[in-house]
Amino acid sequence: MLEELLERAEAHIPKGYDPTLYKIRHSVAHIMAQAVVERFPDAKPTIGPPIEDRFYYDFEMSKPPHEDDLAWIEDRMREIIKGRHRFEVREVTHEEALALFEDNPYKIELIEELISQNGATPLTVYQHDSFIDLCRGPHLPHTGYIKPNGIKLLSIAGAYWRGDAKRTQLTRIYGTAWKNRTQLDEFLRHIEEAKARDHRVLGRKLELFMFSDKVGPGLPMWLPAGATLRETLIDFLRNEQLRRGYEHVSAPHIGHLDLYKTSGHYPYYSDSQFPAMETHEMDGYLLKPMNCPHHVLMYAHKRRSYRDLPVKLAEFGQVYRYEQTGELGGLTRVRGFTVDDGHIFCRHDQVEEEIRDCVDLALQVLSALDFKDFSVQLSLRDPDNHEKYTGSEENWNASEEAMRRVVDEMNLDTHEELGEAAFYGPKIDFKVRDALGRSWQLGTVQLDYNLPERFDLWYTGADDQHHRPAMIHRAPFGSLERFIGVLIEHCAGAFPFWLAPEQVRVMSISERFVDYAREVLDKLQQDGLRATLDVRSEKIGYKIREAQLLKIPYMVVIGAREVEQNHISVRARSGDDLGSMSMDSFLEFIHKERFPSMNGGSD
RNA sequence: GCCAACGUAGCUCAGUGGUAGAGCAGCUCACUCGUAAUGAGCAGGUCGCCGGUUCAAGUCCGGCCGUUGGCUCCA
Repeated sequence: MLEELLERAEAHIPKGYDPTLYKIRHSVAHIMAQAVVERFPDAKPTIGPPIEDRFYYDFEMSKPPHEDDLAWIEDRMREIIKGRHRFEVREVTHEEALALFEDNPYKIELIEELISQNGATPLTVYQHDSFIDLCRGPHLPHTGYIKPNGIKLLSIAGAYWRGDAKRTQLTRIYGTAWKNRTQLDEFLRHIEEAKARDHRVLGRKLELFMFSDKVGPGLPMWLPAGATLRETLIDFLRNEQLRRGYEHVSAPHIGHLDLYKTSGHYPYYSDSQFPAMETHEMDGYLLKPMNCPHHVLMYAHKRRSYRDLPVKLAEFGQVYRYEQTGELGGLTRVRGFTVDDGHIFCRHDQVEEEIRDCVDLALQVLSALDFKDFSVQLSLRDPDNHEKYTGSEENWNASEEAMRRVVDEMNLDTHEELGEAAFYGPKIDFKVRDALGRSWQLGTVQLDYNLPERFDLWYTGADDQHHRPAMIHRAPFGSLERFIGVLIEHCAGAFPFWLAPEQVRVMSISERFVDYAREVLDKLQQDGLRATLDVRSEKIGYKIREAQLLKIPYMVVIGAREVEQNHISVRARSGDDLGSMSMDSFLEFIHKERFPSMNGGSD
């Protein structure tokens, strides 16, 4: 019977999670709860699961713990661990459970929910030392399995009960626990290293972008180096889109409120919009939160024949969304950003092929920037809540099927996520992790039967009748800002040569070689390279160090030998001295790096 | 928006009631140098903003602004 209980508990460990670590963290969470309750007798424990690399426990408490409280709790946890207390599991009846936790409304709520879900199945409680908790397990046999120096409390945060902002805000304490001290130190070192590749830190060091209170939170300004990065990425994608039959358009940054009423975006999105501008006209104008309605109007500005389709309109369009203050962060969540937006208007029989092309483009973008570790999410409707979505059942089923077929055919390792679809249609989302392991949605492909309906779009078919086109929204980068933020962390600021804001820096060893250095710079620039000159009267080691910190791909050193042989000396940012060579051999050497690799996607 | 921490020179940070500090960056001068930091000197701050306590506030209290982490990988 005990065996069976333990076996059942083991089944709750998520796949891919080291079972020992899971049990350690789960057990340490209980131990922490015990220490917290000892320190704050009024604290009511709610839930405390292991999560990736760490664990947390949420409490209702009148006063959040202070830093010295955390230190006390951590010390007390080590004491408890040393007590080698057994984790005793036992089954309890519903009545027993309700009685055990009668003074804890959160546990009562959980118990009642479990009863209504699982009916007669008995609940389990785990007890160690003085602490007993409603818990499905699993846990370690006793606290002696935990290394006291393998645990650490990390931070305090507010968290809403059941994630619902309308309910009580609880105090969440995060901690981590590992099999031993070495593993813990490694984890902590990993966090420190991640900070060094944080795009906000690198953005400052490499002078890519800045923020200013005078402009406003979440409104990045691109400095010269960052702007170059942006423009280069835009050129890359624009060329690729031209190859794929897109036409580029451009729309204003504001639009009349009526536009967004027709599109259905207003007022449903009013929370995340900058307030409408007051004008002497009736309803005023809205800072555009998305480009779709503009592109829809451009599609509709003339009669379209079935022969014209697909019509593919693309724009690097600046949009503004009023994200909650607490959500803002660096470039990954901002209030003004550029969507590499594109809208495809096509016949229903073209939908699948067009989706495939969009996915192919998104994959090509990821591949050109060497993103290998991304996940593909197929975002579908919430099956229990179809009212949240617009459009016919028929269209939805067809859309979801079409998308599923595309990812299957393209052999993408995809996970389906219910309830994550847009209100107008299913999506294929590409997600990449940042330096801290947080996952961000970058590229997206979305199918939409709603906007064509709302704007009454049509084309003339072969039968001379009006037909409704389908619409695909897609953005391979997602937003330039977020993409660049994640990209900076991905390559730790060492951008591939074709993308590097500064590709080559020419530096003279002394003032005697300045003229020749200028000549070299001129040739590089004539060849279209982004090159600069450093002829300050500093030692060459100092100049190299600076260029190295800026992660400039190639450094060209000019001294007596080079002038004499009409050569240049080249050093790569990897630290490799590539030796002396002629200008032509250098240009030939870097030729293959000058353009993004085109072997992405399914070509 | 909510919880917590933080906000001092361009950057990284020290300074817990008694006349604002360091390193790096910057500027000036000297050095003319061979692959990750030459030396000396100078300059640089309404201590985020507003108010309060005090003989005295960067430091204590309150409000605001901003930044960072977190806000269902569900017993």
